[in-house]
Amino acid sequence: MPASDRLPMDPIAEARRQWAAHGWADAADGMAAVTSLMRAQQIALARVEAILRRHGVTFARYEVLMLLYFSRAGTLPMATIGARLQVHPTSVTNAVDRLEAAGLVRRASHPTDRRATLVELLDAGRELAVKATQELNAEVFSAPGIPPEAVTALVAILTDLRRDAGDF
Amino acid sequence: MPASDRLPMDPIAEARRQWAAHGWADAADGMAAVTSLMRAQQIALARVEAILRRHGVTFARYEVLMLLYFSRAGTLPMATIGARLQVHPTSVTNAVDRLEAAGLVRRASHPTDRRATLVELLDAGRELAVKATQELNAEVFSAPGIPPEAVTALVAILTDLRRDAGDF
DNA sequence: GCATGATGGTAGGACGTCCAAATATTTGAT
DNA sequence: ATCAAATATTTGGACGTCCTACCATCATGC
Repeated sequence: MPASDRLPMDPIAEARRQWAAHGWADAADGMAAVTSLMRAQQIALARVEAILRRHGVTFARYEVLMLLYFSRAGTLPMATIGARLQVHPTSVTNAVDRLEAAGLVRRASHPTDRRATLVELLDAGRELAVKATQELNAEVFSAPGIPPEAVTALVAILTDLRRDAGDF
Repeated sequence: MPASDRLPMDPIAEARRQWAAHGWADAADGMAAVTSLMRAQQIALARVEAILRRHGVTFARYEVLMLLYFSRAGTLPMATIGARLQVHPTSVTNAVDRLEAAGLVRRASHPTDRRATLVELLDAGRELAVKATQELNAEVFSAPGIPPEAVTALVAILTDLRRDAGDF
């Protein structure tokens, strides 16, 4: 991270050049896009988690808390959480296990479907959600490090990509 | 992935709406950008790994192979690999362990620096790199699922982001 | 020279993600 | 009414990532 171990060249631009040099020019942009996406996600996640670490949660768990926070009753079935966050059911189980151990949510039985498990946001979880969001907003989301019009363009492009992939 | 479990609404657009409704409008775009980045990376990685799985490697290991493939001597020190791929040294150790176990690379001692370890691309690794790249190019990189101008714009934005984060 | 600090690599552990498989319950079709 | 298929969740395992800590070796300054 420190400026000291900055690379002299953009490694992805370098890979793009190699792709073209090996006769794969028509795939070079796509390769650069996918690789950039990987690295950008890593950077964004690191920034977010640096702040969430103060509160003892990860981004995955924070997302669960916010989903519950926005829900009318502060309660959602496991399956709904997985669908909205677009993650595997086992990832939800994992996150809820840890949130429950931290006293931020609790599991409850579903009133009508005995297969389902409800996750309920507890007061401590609600407080953490608000506080963490204020910090994330101030330190990351309001100042993402790229110009506002680039943020808008980025979201638009990625929304197309997600729609195309069948997310919604 | 199947169209059947498509959500009726874009969950990130929904979160954005909630952000605005809770008085966090100035951070809503940044939140949407970060969240989109997470999901887009997941989608892109899944596509790539679906193809690489045929060859028994992951994207992380494929990246190591390609770096060696592009190197003049087919050999690079561990530290150089970590720097170019922008990952932690332990991630390189992990990847090289598995590539070595699969007979795709081998570790060799550095001629002048006895602390360093060289990673050498073996013939099997070189063949896998070429074959996997041809498939990736044909099935993913040449057809990323978004228009060419969007790919260019995406790479430009993420390059700024990476530069701003101190990558190069 | 020689000590101090920097650099290169690995071990062990935490975490999130996915997959395959298992169990429980509900739905639907005959 | 019954039985097969679909749905909801969990368990166990693989993998990549990071972090902290540790050891070996190199480089620098005095």
